[in-house]
Amino acid sequence: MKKTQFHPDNLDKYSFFEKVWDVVRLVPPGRVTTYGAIARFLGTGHSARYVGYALNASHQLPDVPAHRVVNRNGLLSGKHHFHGLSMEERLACEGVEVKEDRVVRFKELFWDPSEALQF
DNA sequence: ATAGTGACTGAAC
DNA sequence: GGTTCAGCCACTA
Repeated sequence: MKKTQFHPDNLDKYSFFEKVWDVVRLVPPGRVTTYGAIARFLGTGHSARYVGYALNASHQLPDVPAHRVVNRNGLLSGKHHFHGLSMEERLACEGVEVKEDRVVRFKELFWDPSEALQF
């Protein structure tokens, strides 16, 4: 692995990236979440920007549904970074309707990581 | 070690 | 209501 990023010896858990991926993996199909929600769940709170950056590094990971992560407006801000199947198509495959790069009924489909913990 | 950057967010106008 | 400004943390150069 890398030196700074995946260094179990150095960190309790893995890097911030790993945590982000872990949370994203918890997002159920057909639901979406936001960068801010993930960041808040991780405790950093204001590092929402970096959540997306972490997802950028998760491209090689097939089990990280980065397409379920949108910004707080429900806008597919990171769709430009998807190669191959577009973000909206992946969402549409899960039953999430997307119109004009925006998740329809985003408020209803929104999934908060803390929800998973309560259950 | 300093500076720059990013798939963002909340407050202010 | 939308647009603008500034803060934000972790990583790379």
